[in-house]
Amino acid sequence: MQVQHFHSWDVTPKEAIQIQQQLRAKVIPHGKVGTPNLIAGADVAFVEDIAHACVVVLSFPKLDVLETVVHKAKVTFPYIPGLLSFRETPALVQAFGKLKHDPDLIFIDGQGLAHPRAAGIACHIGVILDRPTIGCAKSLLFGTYKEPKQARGSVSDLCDDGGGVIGAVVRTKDGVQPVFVSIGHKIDLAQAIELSLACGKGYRIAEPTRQADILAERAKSKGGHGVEQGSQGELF
DNA sequence: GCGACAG
DNA sequence: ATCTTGTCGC
Repeated sequence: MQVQHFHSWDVTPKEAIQIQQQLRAKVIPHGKVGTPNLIAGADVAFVEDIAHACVVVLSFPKLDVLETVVHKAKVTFPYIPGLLSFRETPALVQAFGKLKHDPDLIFIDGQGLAHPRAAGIACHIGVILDRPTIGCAKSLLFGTYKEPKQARGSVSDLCDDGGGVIGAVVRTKDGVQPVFVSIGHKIDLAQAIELSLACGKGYRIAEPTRQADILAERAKSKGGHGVEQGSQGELF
């Protein structure tokens, strides 16, 4: 699929925060996705400073894997809570660029609007690829919530300090830790929650992300050692 | 100052 | 994220 960069990835943490504040205005926090035909999932595995960025495309609603791509790249930006996007997105967009299919929706392993600056990695990737995106994280970064009921399908609001709803805490499987769902780009929260549950295969993690996770784990151990090359994009 | 903190 | 053994429950 075609990829358009909006800024350089060679930035300092301070500059990264500035970029997120601008990104915030580019995010479209609503919209409906008709029944999707193709759904992508993305994940990154690391071997020291080498990222193995993986993207998988599944059919919907069958959830069969139709395509997988891997892009290896050296990473320099460190992991800093709130700035995860600057560590994982560069390699991921290169991987998305190798995709033959054009997904109707993308699941990202991380937060979307449920972020201190309302600009999590799901928003960032959604804006760059101009595709509906859902942030589906395994743990909390920002916000408060009340524990959802134990039954699969139970949902509770994730709120910011002012009480505004920034996402949802979703129980995707009976009695197991919930996942944190938030808007990434061009989709409303209600449908993000709906699709997160519709993409479940009996596991806590939605199938698109779970398959990307499996691919990343394999790429990390069975993958070669060379590092691929790719443009880092242009400046603003 | 202290505690929290996606992957 | 990654490291790393056993253990609880369906």
